[in-house]
Amino acid sequence: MNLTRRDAQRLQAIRQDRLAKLERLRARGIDAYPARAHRTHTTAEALAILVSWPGPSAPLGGEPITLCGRIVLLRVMGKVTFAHIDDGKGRLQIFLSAEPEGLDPQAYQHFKSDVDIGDFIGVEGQLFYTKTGEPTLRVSSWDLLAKSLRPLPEKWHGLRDVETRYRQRYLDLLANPAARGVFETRTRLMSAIRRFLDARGFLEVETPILQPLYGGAAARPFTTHHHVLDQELYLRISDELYLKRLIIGGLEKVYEIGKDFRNEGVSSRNNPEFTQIEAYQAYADYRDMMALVEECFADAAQEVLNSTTISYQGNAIDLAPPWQRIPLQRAIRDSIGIDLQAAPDLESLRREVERGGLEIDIKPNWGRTVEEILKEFVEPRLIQPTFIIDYPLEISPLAKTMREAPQWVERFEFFIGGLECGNAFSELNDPLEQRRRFEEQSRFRAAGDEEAHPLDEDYLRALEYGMPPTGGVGWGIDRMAMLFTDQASVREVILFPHLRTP
RNA sequence: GGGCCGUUAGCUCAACUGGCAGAGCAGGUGACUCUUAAUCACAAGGUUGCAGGUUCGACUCCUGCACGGCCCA
Repeated sequence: MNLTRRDAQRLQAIRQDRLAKLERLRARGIDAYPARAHRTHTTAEALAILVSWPGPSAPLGGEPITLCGRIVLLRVMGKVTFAHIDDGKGRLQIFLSAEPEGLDPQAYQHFKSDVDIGDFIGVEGQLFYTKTGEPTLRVSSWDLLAKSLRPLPEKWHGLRDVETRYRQRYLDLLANPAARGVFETRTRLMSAIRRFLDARGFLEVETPILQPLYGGAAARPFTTHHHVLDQELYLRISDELYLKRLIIGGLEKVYEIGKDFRNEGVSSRNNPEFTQIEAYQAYADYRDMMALVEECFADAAQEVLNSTTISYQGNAIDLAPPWQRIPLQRAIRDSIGIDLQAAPDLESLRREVERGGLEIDIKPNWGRTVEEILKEFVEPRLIQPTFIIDYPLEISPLAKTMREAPQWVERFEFFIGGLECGNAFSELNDPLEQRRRFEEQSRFRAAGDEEAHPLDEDYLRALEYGMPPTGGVGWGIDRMAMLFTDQASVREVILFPHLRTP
C-alpha cells in the first residue's frame, strides 16, 4: 500500500471539507490544536462512578466531570446528538443537545457543523443513564483538543489490511481493540519478568548494542560505521559476552532485556531486530537455569493471564513446573530412530539420514546437521513445554562440556507450542578451552560457515582473570509474547515490524 | 531464493465464461429530541498496485516488476 501522488490527490479532496471546518473554527478564534487539556476523569473512572449509583433510574447527578478522548462514533439526530469517545481506557457515550441542562444553542450548532469522527475533544457535563440504560455524559460544554484531517478506518470492520496494520500501527491500535490488548499483554509480560528476576536478586543492566566485535550466538551481524572514529562497528547479536564480563566483575546475578539484531531473513517467525532477555547467575549451572525458566514462565502466566495454562493455536499448554527434560539424543532417536551414538561423525550421520529417507539438508559439520534434524523433526512436536538437554559441542562454543561425555555440553533449548523459545548452558569458564573452541570456530568460518563464532581476544582476556561457575539463559520476548497472546506471527507482537520499503 | 495466493473509492468488500466497475461505511447536502454499525432522501467519489502484451473489447487472459500473506529453502 504505497501512497502515490494519486492517493494524495484523492485524500486532498477528502481533506478539503475538514480543512474548511478548520478555517471556520479559526475564524471564530478557536485554536484547533490547543497546548493543554483539562481532564478530571477517564472514561473508566466515569463508569466506575455510575456503577456506584443505586440504579439506572437515577437522574442526572453528581459533580460535573470533564472527559477527554477521540470521537469514534457520531450520531447526529437533529436536535440531539450521540457520540462515543475513546480515551484508551475505554469508551463512553456522550449526549449533546441545546437545552437548559445541556449546551447553549450556538455551542451545539458549532459541534454539529465543525466536529468530525476522529477529532479529539474535551467534554464537561454530568453523568446519567439513557432510556435504554446506557451510561452517558450529558455535555454542558465542549472544547476541541485536536482536529483530525483524515478519515478513520471503517467503524464496524476496523482496519483489516495486514500491511496497513503494520505500516500504520497507530490506525490498527485505534481501530482494532484486540491489537491494543496484544501490546498491553506484551508490556505486562515484560514487567512480570522483571519483577520475577528482581525479586530473586538479579540486577538489571545495560550493555553495548554497538560493538567492535559481535558474539554470543551463531548469526550474521549488521555492520555500521562510526564516522568520527572511522571505525567499523556491529549491532549486537546477543548480550552474552558482556554479561559474562559482569559476572567476572563480581555482579553475581545479572540480566538484560534488550534488542538484538541478526542479519537474516524476514518472516512471520523472525524480525531482524528482536527483543531478548538474557540472565546469568554465578554458582549455578544449566539445571538451575531450567528451574529459573519454568518458574519464570509459570509465574508470568499466572500474573498476566491469571492461569498457568495458556491456549496457543488450538492447543492447551500447561506452563506449570516441572517441564519435561529430554536428552537431545533420546529425542532424535524417539522421533526418527537415528542413534547418534552409532553415527558419531558427519559421514555416518549422512548414511543414517539417507537410509531413513529423511528429507533434510546435510550441513557442513556433524553438529549443525544434528541441529537441523532437531529443528525439522523434533521441534514441531514439542507442544507442551520441553527442555531438550545436552547438545553437541561443535555448535556450542560457549558451553561447558559434560564430564562423562566430552563431545557433549551442558546446554538446553526449550520449546513451547512447537516454537523454539530459548537457549541456556553451563557457561564455559576455562579460558584455555574457550580459546580452543574459538579456534575451532575459526576453522569452521574458514570452511565457509558465516555464522561461526568470531575469536574474541578481549573476552578471552576477561576469562583469564577468572569467572566462577555460571549458569546462563536467554529467551526471546517476542516468542513469549506470541505464546501469551496466541499469535502465530511475530509481526503481531512487534509494534513496528520490519517491512520492505516500497 | 522458490511455489501458491492477494493488491478494485479514504476504509470494508462485490463484479459470471473477456462485454457499460458496484455496494456499505466515512465525507457532502437535507430531514429527524434517547440513538447504539441510528434511520431516511439526494448528490458526489475510480488510471481496478505499476509497466508492457493479446483482443473489436481486459478488473478478468499472458509477461515482467513492486508490495503483502501463506508454505518451502
